[in-house]
Amino acid sequence: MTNKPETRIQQRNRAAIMTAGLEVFSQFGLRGSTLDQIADEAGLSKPNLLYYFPSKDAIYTALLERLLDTWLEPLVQMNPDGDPVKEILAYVQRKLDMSRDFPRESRLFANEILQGAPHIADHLSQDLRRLVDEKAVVLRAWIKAGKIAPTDPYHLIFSIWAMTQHYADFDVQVRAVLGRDTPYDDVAAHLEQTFRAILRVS
Amino acid sequence: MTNKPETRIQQRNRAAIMTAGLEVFSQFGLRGSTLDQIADEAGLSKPNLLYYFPSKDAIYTALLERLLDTWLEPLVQMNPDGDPVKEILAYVQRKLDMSRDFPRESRLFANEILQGAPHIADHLSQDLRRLVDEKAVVLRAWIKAGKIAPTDPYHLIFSIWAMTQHYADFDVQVRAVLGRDTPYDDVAAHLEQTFRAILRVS
DNA sequence: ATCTGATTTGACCATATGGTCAAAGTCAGG
DNA sequence: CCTGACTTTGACCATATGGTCAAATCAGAT
Repeated sequence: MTNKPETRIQQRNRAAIMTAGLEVFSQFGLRGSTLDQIADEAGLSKPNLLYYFPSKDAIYTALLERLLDTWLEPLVQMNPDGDPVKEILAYVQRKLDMSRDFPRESRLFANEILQGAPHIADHLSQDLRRLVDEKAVVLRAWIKAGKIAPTDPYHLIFSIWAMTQHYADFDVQVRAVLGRDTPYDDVAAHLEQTFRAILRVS
Repeated sequence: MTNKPETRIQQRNRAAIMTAGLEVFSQFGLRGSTLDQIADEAGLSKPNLLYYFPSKDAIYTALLERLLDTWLEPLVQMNPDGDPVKEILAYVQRKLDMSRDFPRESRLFANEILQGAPHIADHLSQDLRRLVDEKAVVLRAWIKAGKIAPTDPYHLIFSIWAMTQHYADFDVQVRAVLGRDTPYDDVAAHLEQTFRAILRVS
Protein backbone atom coordinates (compact mmCIF):
# COMPACT_ATOMS: atom_id res chain seq x y z
CA MET A 1 0.00 0.00 0.00
CA THR A 2 2.84 2.37 0.71
CA ASN A 3 3.46 3.92 -2.69
CA LYS A 4 7.05 4.90 -3.02
CA PRO A 5 7.88 8.57 -2.96
CA GLU A 6 8.19 10.19 -6.38
CA THR A 7 11.64 10.83 -7.73
CA ARG A 8 12.53 14.35 -8.77
CA ILE A 9 12.24 13.34 -12.40
CA GLN A 10 8.79 11.87 -11.86
CA GLN A 11 7.65 15.04 -10.17
CA ARG A 12 8.98 17.24 -12.90
CA ASN A 13 7.62 15.15 -15.77
CA ARG A 14 4.23 14.48 -14.27
CA ALA A 15 3.86 18.18 -13.63
CA ALA A 16 4.95 19.00 -17.18
CA ILE A 17 2.40 16.55 -18.55
CA MET A 18 -0.39 17.97 -16.44
CA THR A 19 0.43 21.47 -17.57
CA ALA A 20 0.67 20.42 -21.18
CA GLY A 21 -2.57 18.48 -20.92
CA LEU A 22 -4.27 21.47 -19.40
CA GLU A 23 -3.05 23.67 -22.21
CA VAL A 24 -4.19 21.32 -24.94
CA PHE A 25 -7.36 19.87 -23.46
CA SER A 26 -8.67 23.29 -22.45
CA GLN A 27 -8.46 24.33 -26.06
CA PHE A 28 -9.55 21.24 -27.97
CA GLY A 29 -11.40 19.12 -25.46
CA LEU A 30 -10.74 15.47 -24.77
CA ARG A 31 -11.52 14.07 -28.18
CA GLY A 32 -10.04 16.97 -30.09
CA SER A 33 -6.65 16.66 -28.43
CA THR A 34 -3.92 14.22 -29.38
CA LEU A 35 -1.22 12.55 -27.36
CA ASP A 36 1.37 13.88 -29.78
CA GLN A 37 0.20 17.41 -29.13
CA ILE A 38 0.43 16.93 -25.39
CA ALA A 39 3.77 15.16 -25.61
CA ASP A 40 5.10 17.96 -27.76
CA GLU A 41 3.85 20.61 -25.39
CA ALA A 42 5.40 18.74 -22.48
CA GLY A 43 8.70 18.29 -24.27
CA LEU A 44 8.52 14.50 -24.07
CA SER A 45 8.21 11.68 -26.54
CA LYS A 46 4.83 9.97 -26.76
CA PRO A 47 6.01 6.65 -25.29
CA ASN A 48 7.72 8.55 -22.54
CA LEU A 49 4.50 10.35 -21.77
CA LEU A 50 2.70 7.04 -21.59
CA TYR A 51 5.30 5.87 -19.11
CA TYR A 52 3.92 8.39 -16.64
CA PHE A 53 0.23 8.16 -17.46
CA PRO A 54 -1.44 4.99 -18.71
CA SER A 55 -3.64 6.72 -21.28
CA LYS A 56 -4.93 9.98 -22.68
CA ASP A 57 -8.04 9.59 -20.61
CA ALA A 58 -5.99 9.22 -17.46
CA ILE A 59 -4.36 12.60 -18.00
CA TYR A 60 -7.70 14.21 -18.65
CA THR A 61 -9.28 12.60 -15.61
CA ALA A 62 -6.37 13.56 -13.39
CA LEU A 63 -6.72 17.16 -14.53
CA LEU A 64 -10.44 17.27 -13.91
CA GLU A 65 -10.04 15.73 -10.49
CA ARG A 66 -7.42 18.22 -9.44
CA LEU A 67 -9.61 21.00 -10.75
CA LEU A 68 -12.84 20.13 -8.99
CA ASP A 69 -11.79 20.93 -5.44
CA THR A 70 -10.16 24.15 -6.51
CA TRP A 71 -13.33 25.05 -8.31
CA LEU A 72 -15.63 24.68 -5.33
CA GLU A 73 -13.29 26.31 -2.87
CA PRO A 74 -14.39 29.93 -3.41
CA LEU A 75 -18.00 29.03 -2.66
CA VAL A 76 -17.02 26.89 0.31
CA GLN A 77 -15.32 29.91 1.79
CA MET A 78 -18.49 31.99 1.80
CA ASN A 79 -19.04 32.45 5.51
CA PRO A 80 -22.61 32.18 6.85
CA ASP A 81 -21.64 34.28 9.85
CA GLY A 82 -20.04 37.10 7.92
CA ASP A 83 -21.66 40.24 6.58
CA PRO A 84 -23.98 39.06 3.77
CA VAL A 85 -23.21 41.66 1.12
CA LYS A 86 -19.53 41.57 1.93
CA GLU A 87 -19.45 37.77 1.78
CA ILE A 88 -21.21 37.60 -1.57
CA LEU A 89 -19.08 40.33 -3.11
CA ALA A 90 -15.97 38.60 -1.83
CA TYR A 91 -17.17 35.38 -3.43
CA VAL A 92 -17.70 37.16 -6.74
CA GLN A 93 -14.22 38.58 -6.44
CA ARG A 94 -12.65 35.22 -5.73
CA LYS A 95 -14.43 33.70 -8.69
CA LEU A 96 -13.25 36.50 -10.92
CA ASP A 97 -9.72 36.01 -9.66
CA MET A 98 -9.94 32.40 -10.73
CA SER A 99 -10.98 33.45 -14.22
CA ARG A 100 -8.05 35.81 -14.41
CA ASP A 101 -5.47 33.50 -12.88
CA PHE A 102 -6.66 30.13 -14.15
CA PRO A 103 -8.33 30.69 -17.50
CA ARG A 104 -7.22 27.33 -18.84
CA GLU A 105 -8.79 25.52 -15.92
CA SER A 106 -11.96 27.48 -16.49
CA ARG A 107 -12.02 26.55 -20.16
CA LEU A 108 -11.25 22.91 -19.41
CA PHE A 109 -14.23 22.85 -17.10
CA ALA A 110 -16.40 24.68 -19.62
CA ASN A 111 -15.45 22.21 -22.30
CA GLU A 112 -16.35 19.27 -20.12
CA ILE A 113 -19.72 20.78 -19.27
CA LEU A 114 -20.44 21.72 -22.89
CA GLN A 115 -19.92 18.11 -23.87
CA GLY A 116 -22.45 17.00 -21.33
CA ALA A 117 -20.07 16.51 -18.39
CA PRO A 118 -19.61 12.79 -19.08
CA HIS A 119 -16.73 12.51 -16.63
CA ILE A 120 -18.10 14.56 -13.77
CA ALA A 121 -21.87 14.14 -13.95
CA ASP A 122 -21.81 12.40 -10.58
CA HIS A 123 -19.70 15.06 -9.01
CA LEU A 124 -22.09 17.74 -10.21
CA SER A 125 -25.22 16.09 -8.92
CA GLN A 126 -23.54 15.05 -5.67
CA ASP A 127 -20.87 17.34 -4.26
CA LEU A 128 -21.69 20.44 -6.24
CA ARG A 129 -25.39 20.12 -5.70
CA ARG A 130 -24.95 19.53 -1.99
CA LEU A 131 -22.71 22.55 -1.65
CA VAL A 132 -25.06 24.81 -3.56
CA ASP A 133 -28.04 23.55 -1.59
CA GLU A 134 -26.19 24.34 1.60
CA LYS A 135 -25.28 27.85 0.49
CA ALA A 136 -28.79 28.43 -0.83
CA VAL A 137 -30.03 27.92 2.72
CA VAL A 138 -27.59 30.55 3.91
CA LEU A 139 -28.70 32.96 1.21
CA ARG A 140 -32.34 32.41 2.08
CA ALA A 141 -31.59 33.14 5.70
CA TRP A 142 -29.90 36.37 4.71
CA ILE A 143 -32.93 37.28 2.63
CA LYS A 144 -35.33 36.48 5.44
CA ALA A 145 -33.24 38.63 7.75
CA GLY A 146 -33.61 41.46 5.27
CA LYS A 147 -29.85 41.66 4.71
CA ILE A 148 -30.06 41.20 0.93
CA ALA A 149 -32.84 41.64 -1.61
CA PRO A 150 -35.23 38.72 -2.05
CA THR A 151 -34.11 36.70 -5.03
CA ASP A 152 -33.81 33.06 -6.05
CA PRO A 153 -30.59 31.90 -4.40
CA TYR A 154 -29.86 29.27 -7.04
CA HIS A 155 -30.17 31.67 -9.92
CA LEU A 156 -28.17 34.23 -7.99
CA ILE A 157 -25.34 31.73 -7.78
CA PHE A 158 -25.73 30.86 -11.47
CA SER A 159 -25.46 34.56 -12.26
CA ILE A 160 -22.21 34.78 -10.36
CA TRP A 161 -20.78 31.77 -12.14
CA ALA A 162 -21.93 33.04 -15.53
CA MET A 163 -20.59 36.54 -15.22
CA THR A 164 -17.24 35.66 -13.74
CA GLN A 165 -16.45 32.66 -15.93
CA HIS A 166 -17.51 34.55 -19.01
CA TYR A 167 -14.30 36.54 -18.85
CA ALA A 168 -12.19 33.39 -18.98
CA ASP A 169 -14.25 31.23 -21.30
CA PHE A 170 -15.16 33.94 -23.79
CA ASP A 171 -11.96 35.90 -23.44
CA VAL A 172 -11.37 35.96 -27.20
CA GLN A 173 -14.74 37.55 -27.75
CA VAL A 174 -14.28 40.06 -24.98
CA ARG A 175 -10.92 41.08 -26.36
CA ALA A 176 -12.28 41.29 -29.90
CA VAL A 177 -15.08 43.59 -28.81
CA LEU A 178 -12.99 45.75 -26.52
CA GLY A 179 -10.03 45.82 -28.90
CA ARG A 180 -7.61 45.19 -26.05
CA ASP A 181 -6.77 42.72 -23.31
CA THR A 182 -9.49 42.07 -20.80
CA PRO A 183 -9.23 44.87 -18.23
CA TYR A 184 -9.78 42.87 -15.07
CA ASP A 185 -9.76 45.93 -12.85
CA ASP A 186 -12.70 47.37 -14.76
CA VAL A 187 -14.45 44.03 -14.65
CA ALA A 188 -13.97 43.79 -10.89
CA ALA A 189 -15.44 47.26 -10.44
CA HIS A 190 -18.30 46.52 -12.78
CA LEU A 191 -19.19 43.26 -11.07
CA GLU A 192 -19.08 44.85 -7.64
CA GLN A 193 -21.44 47.57 -8.78
CA THR A 194 -23.68 45.02 -10.49
CA PHE A 195 -23.99 42.72 -7.53
CA ARG A 196 -24.44 45.58 -5.11
CA ALA A 197 -27.42 46.63 -7.23
CA ILE A 198 -28.79 43.09 -7.32
CA LEU A 199 -28.44 42.62 -3.59
CA ARG A 200 -29.56 46.06 -2.46
CA VAL A 201 -32.67 45.94 -0.30
CA SER A 202 -35.10 48.40 -1.79
CA MET B 1 -23.32 32.52 -62.31
CA THR B 2 -26.95 31.42 -62.14
CA ASN B 3 -26.78 28.48 -59.77
CA LYS B 4 -29.50 26.03 -60.52
CA PRO B 5 -32.32 25.69 -58.05
CA GLU B 6 -31.92 22.90 -55.50
CA THR B 7 -33.86 19.72 -56.04
CA ARG B 8 -36.12 18.47 -53.28
CA ILE B 9 -33.60 15.79 -52.42
CA GLN B 10 -30.79 18.30 -52.19
CA GLN B 11 -32.83 20.48 -49.90
CA ARG B 12 -33.76 17.61 -47.65
CA ASN B 13 -30.27 16.14 -47.46
CA ARG B 14 -28.41 19.39 -47.04
CA ALA B 15 -30.80 20.28 -44.25
CA ALA B 16 -30.34 16.87 -42.65
CA ILE B 17 -26.57 17.27 -42.79
CA MET B 18 -26.68 20.73 -41.27
CA THR B 19 -28.87 19.50 -38.44
CA ALA B 20 -26.67 16.47 -37.87
CA GLY B 21 -23.55 18.61 -37.97
CA LEU B 22 -25.06 21.01 -35.49
CA GLU B 23 -25.88 18.15 -33.15
CA VAL B 24 -22.43 16.64 -33.33
CA PHE B 25 -20.21 19.72 -33.59
CA SER B 26 -22.02 21.46 -30.75
CA GLN B 27 -21.12 18.58 -28.52
CA PHE B 28 -17.61 17.63 -29.60
CA GLY B 29 -16.29 20.64 -31.45
CA LEU B 30 -14.74 20.59 -34.90
CA ARG B 31 -11.79 18.35 -34.18
CA GLY B 32 -13.65 16.09 -31.82
CA SER B 33 -16.37 15.25 -34.33
CA THR B 34 -16.09 12.69 -37.12
CA LEU B 35 -17.69 12.49 -40.51
CA ASP B 36 -19.02 9.05 -39.67
CA GLN B 37 -20.79 10.45 -36.65
CA ILE B 38 -22.38 13.20 -38.69
CA ALA B 39 -23.29 10.86 -41.54
CA ASP B 40 -24.87 8.47 -39.06
CA GLU B 41 -26.83 11.23 -37.40
CA ALA B 42 -28.00 12.45 -40.81
CA GLY B 43 -28.94 8.97 -41.94
CA LEU B 44 -26.56 9.08 -44.91
CA SER B 45 -23.45 7.23 -45.92
CA LYS B 46 -20.17 9.07 -45.62
CA PRO B 47 -19.52 9.33 -49.36
CA ASN B 48 -23.08 10.50 -49.83
CA LEU B 49 -22.53 13.19 -47.24
CA LEU B 50 -19.41 14.28 -49.07
CA TYR B 51 -21.47 14.55 -52.22
CA TYR B 52 -23.32 17.46 -50.66
CA PHE B 53 -20.47 19.10 -48.78
CA PRO B 54 -16.87 19.02 -49.95
CA SER B 55 -15.36 18.47 -46.50
CA LYS B 56 -15.94 18.34 -42.78
CA ASP B 57 -14.70 21.87 -42.50
CA ALA B 58 -17.24 23.02 -45.06
CA ILE B 59 -20.11 21.75 -42.95
CA TYR B 60 -18.72 23.41 -39.88
CA THR B 61 -18.13 26.68 -41.66
CA ALA B 62 -21.60 26.64 -43.20
CA LEU B 63 -23.10 26.14 -39.77
CA LEU B 64 -21.12 28.95 -38.21
CA GLU B 65 -22.00 31.30 -41.02
CA ARG B 66 -25.70 30.60 -40.75
CA LEU B 67 -25.43 31.06 -37.02
CA LEU B 68 -23.70 34.40 -36.95
CA ASP B 69 -26.51 36.55 -38.32
CA THR B 70 -29.04 34.83 -36.10
CA TRP B 71 -26.79 35.46 -33.19
CA LEU B 72 -26.51 39.20 -33.66
CA GLU B 73 -30.14 39.72 -34.51
CA PRO B 74 -31.47 40.17 -30.97
CA LEU B 75 -29.01 42.97 -30.30
CA VAL B 76 -29.65 44.56 -33.68
CA GLN B 77 -33.29 44.78 -32.76
CA MET B 78 -32.63 46.88 -29.67
CA ASN B 79 -34.30 50.13 -30.63
CA PRO B 80 -32.53 53.41 -29.74
CA ASP B 81 -35.86 55.21 -29.82
CA GLY B 82 -37.73 52.84 -27.56
CA ASP B 83 -38.06 52.97 -23.80
CA PRO B 84 -34.57 52.19 -22.45
CA VAL B 85 -35.44 49.77 -19.67
CA LYS B 86 -38.05 48.07 -21.79
CA GLU B 87 -35.65 47.73 -24.71
CA ILE B 88 -32.89 46.23 -22.61
CA LEU B 89 -35.21 43.83 -20.84
CA ALA B 90 -36.66 42.77 -24.16
CA TYR B 91 -33.14 42.15 -25.42
CA VAL B 92 -32.39 40.00 -22.41
CA GLN B 93 -35.59 38.11 -23.03
CA ARG B 94 -34.79 37.51 -26.69
CA LYS B 95 -31.35 36.27 -25.78
CA LEU B 96 -32.80 33.92 -23.21
CA ASP B 97 -35.30 32.65 -25.77
CA MET B 98 -32.39 31.80 -28.03
CA SER B 99 -30.77 29.79 -25.24
CA ARG B 100 -33.98 27.90 -24.69
CA ASP B 101 -34.87 27.37 -28.34
CA PHE B 102 -31.43 26.98 -29.88
CA PRO B 103 -29.17 25.46 -27.23
CA ARG B 104 -27.14 23.58 -29.81
CA GLU B 105 -26.39 26.73 -31.71
CA SER B 106 -25.36 28.36 -28.46
CA ARG B 107 -23.02 25.51 -27.63
CA LEU B 108 -21.58 25.44 -31.13
CA PHE B 109 -20.74 29.10 -30.77
CA ALA B 110 -19.37 28.58 -27.27
CA ASN B 111 -17.17 25.77 -28.50
CA GLU B 112 -15.77 27.91 -31.29
CA ILE B 113 -15.01 30.74 -28.89
CA LEU B 114 -13.48 28.42 -26.31
CA GLN B 115 -11.06 27.17 -28.95
CA GLY B 116 -9.98 30.68 -29.70
CA ALA B 117 -12.51 31.46 -32.44
CA PRO B 118 -10.15 30.46 -35.26
CA HIS B 119 -12.93 30.56 -37.84
CA ILE B 120 -14.68 33.74 -36.82
CA ALA B 121 -11.99 35.92 -35.32
CA ASP B 122 -12.51 38.42 -38.12
CA HIS B 123 -16.23 38.46 -37.69
CA LEU B 124 -15.84 39.15 -33.98
CA SER B 125 -13.46 42.04 -34.37
CA GLN B 126 -15.37 43.46 -37.33
CA ASP B 127 -19.15 42.98 -37.38
CA LEU B 128 -19.64 42.11 -33.75
CA ARG B 129 -17.38 44.82 -32.51
CA ARG B 130 -19.01 47.42 -34.73
CA LEU B 131 -22.47 46.42 -33.57
CA VAL B 132 -21.53 46.50 -29.91
CA ASP B 133 -19.81 49.84 -30.34
CA GLU B 134 -22.94 51.20 -31.93
CA LYS B 135 -25.17 49.93 -29.16
CA ALA B 136 -22.75 51.13 -26.52
CA VAL B 137 -23.30 54.62 -27.83
CA VAL B 138 -27.03 54.15 -27.41
CA LEU B 139 -26.59 52.87 -23.89
CA ARG B 140 -24.38 55.79 -22.99
CA ALA B 141 -27.00 58.18 -24.30
CA TRP B 142 -29.61 56.50 -22.16
CA ILE B 143 -27.34 56.81 -19.17
CA LYS B 144 -26.64 60.45 -19.87
CA ALA B 145 -30.38 61.05 -20.13
CA GLY B 146 -30.79 59.48 -16.71
CA LYS B 147 -32.97 56.71 -18.07
CA ILE B 148 -30.79 53.88 -16.74
CA ALA B 149 -28.16 53.69 -14.03
CA PRO B 150 -24.63 54.70 -15.01
CA THR B 151 -22.66 51.59 -15.83
CA ASP B 152 -20.10 50.44 -18.36
CA PRO B 153 -22.14 49.65 -21.48
CA TYR B 154 -19.71 47.03 -22.73
CA HIS B 155 -19.69 45.07 -19.52
CA LEU B 156 -23.43 45.44 -19.28
CA ILE B 157 -23.73 43.71 -22.63
CA PHE B 158 -21.21 41.06 -21.56
CA SER B 159 -23.34 40.45 -18.48
CA ILE B 160 -26.40 39.89 -20.63
CA TRP B 161 -24.55 37.47 -22.87
CA ALA B 162 -23.06 35.64 -19.93
CA MET B 163 -26.23 35.19 -17.94
CA THR B 164 -28.47 34.19 -20.82
CA GLN B 165 -26.06 31.86 -22.60
CA HIS B 166 -25.15 30.22 -19.34
CA TYR B 167 -28.48 28.42 -19.34
CA ALA B 168 -27.78 26.85 -22.73
CA ASP B 169 -24.04 26.24 -22.46
CA PHE B 170 -24.00 25.00 -18.88
CA ASP B 171 -27.39 23.36 -19.00
CA VAL B 172 -26.05 20.07 -17.65
CA GLN B 173 -24.67 21.82 -14.60
CA VAL B 174 -27.84 23.80 -14.04
CA ARG B 175 -29.94 20.67 -14.22
CA ALA B 176 -27.57 18.78 -11.93
CA VAL B 177 -27.77 21.48 -9.29
CA LEU B 178 -31.51 22.04 -9.53
CA GLY B 179 -32.28 18.35 -9.88
CA ARG B 180 -34.72 19.01 -12.69
CA ASP B 181 -34.98 20.51 -16.15
CA THR B 182 -34.04 24.13 -16.46
CA PRO B 183 -37.17 26.11 -15.50
CA TYR B 184 -37.03 28.81 -18.13
CA ASP B 185 -40.00 30.67 -16.69
CA ASP B 186 -38.19 31.08 -13.41
CA VAL B 187 -35.05 32.11 -15.23
CA ALA B 188 -36.94 34.73 -17.22
CA ALA B 189 -38.43 36.16 -14.05
CA HIS B 190 -35.07 36.11 -12.29
CA LEU B 191 -33.27 37.84 -15.14
CA GLU B 192 -35.93 40.50 -15.39
CA GLN B 193 -35.63 41.23 -11.71
CA THR B 194 -31.85 41.17 -11.92
CA PHE B 195 -31.58 43.58 -14.81
CA ARG B 196 -34.23 45.88 -13.40
CA ALA B 197 -32.04 46.14 -10.31
CA ILE B 198 -28.94 46.76 -12.37
CA LEU B 199 -30.59 49.43 -14.48
CA ARG B 200 -32.58 51.16 -11.78
CA VAL B 201 -31.58 54.78 -11.34
CA SER B 202 -30.98 55.28 -7.64
C1' DA C 1 33.60 1.66 -11.37
C1' DT C 2 29.58 -1.16 -11.04
C1' DC C 3 25.17 -2.53 -10.50
C1' DT C 4 20.15 -1.83 -10.37
C1' DG C 5 16.15 0.24 -11.08
C1' DA C 6 14.30 4.27 -13.36
C1' DT C 7 13.84 6.57 -17.69
C1' DT C 8 13.75 7.19 -22.64
C1' DT C 9 13.12 5.99 -27.30
C1' DG C 10 12.75 4.01 -32.17
C1' DA C 11 10.09 0.86 -34.37
C1' DC C 12 5.92 -0.92 -34.66
C1' DC C 13 0.74 -2.15 -34.66
C1' DA C 14 -4.34 -1.92 -35.03
C1' DT C 15 -7.76 1.08 -35.63
C1' DA C 16 -9.98 5.44 -36.84
C1' DT C 17 -10.51 8.99 -39.88
C1' DG C 18 -10.97 12.35 -43.87
C1' DG C 19 -11.51 11.82 -48.31
C1' DT C 20 -11.71 9.59 -53.39
C1' DC C 21 -13.65 7.06 -57.21
C1' DA C 22 -15.87 4.31 -60.42
C1' DA C 23 -19.84 1.88 -60.79
C1' DA C 24 -24.59 1.20 -59.79
C1' DG C 25 -29.14 2.90 -58.87
C1' DT C 26 -32.89 6.38 -59.16
C1' DC C 27 -35.71 10.07 -60.79
C1' DA C 28 -38.09 13.40 -63.79
C1' DG C 29 -39.21 15.12 -68.21
C1' DG C 30 -39.99 13.90 -72.96
C1' DC D 1 -40.49 3.57 -71.23
C1' DC D 2 -36.09 6.11 -72.45
C1' DT D 3 -32.61 9.05 -71.47
C1' DG D 4 -29.57 12.00 -69.20
C1' DA D 5 -28.76 14.12 -65.02
C1' DC D 6 -28.87 13.40 -60.22
C1' DT D 7 -27.97 10.41 -56.25
C1' DT D 8 -26.00 6.64 -53.67
C1' DT D 9 -22.67 3.35 -52.35
C1' DG D 10 -18.93 -0.32 -51.68
C1' DA D 11 -14.28 -0.52 -51.97
C1' DC D 12 -10.41 1.77 -51.34
C1' DC D 13 -6.40 4.96 -49.87
C1' DA D 14 -3.19 7.84 -47.15
C1' DT D 15 -2.62 9.63 -42.96
C1' DA D 16 -3.38 10.26 -38.02
C1' DT D 17 -3.84 8.40 -33.72
C1' DG D 18 -3.80 5.74 -29.24
C1' DG D 19 -1.07 2.57 -27.54
C1' DT D 20 2.82 -1.34 -27.07
C1' DC D 21 7.36 -3.25 -26.55
C1' DA D 22 12.00 -4.49 -26.36
C1' DA D 23 16.16 -2.42 -26.31
C1' DA D 24 19.06 1.40 -25.05
C1' DT D 25 20.36 4.92 -21.83
C1' DC D 26 20.73 7.17 -17.48
C1' DA D 27 20.94 8.28 -12.36
C1' DG D 28 22.29 7.29 -8.11
C1' DA D 29 23.55 4.06 -4.26
C1' DT D 30 27.36 1.09 -2.98
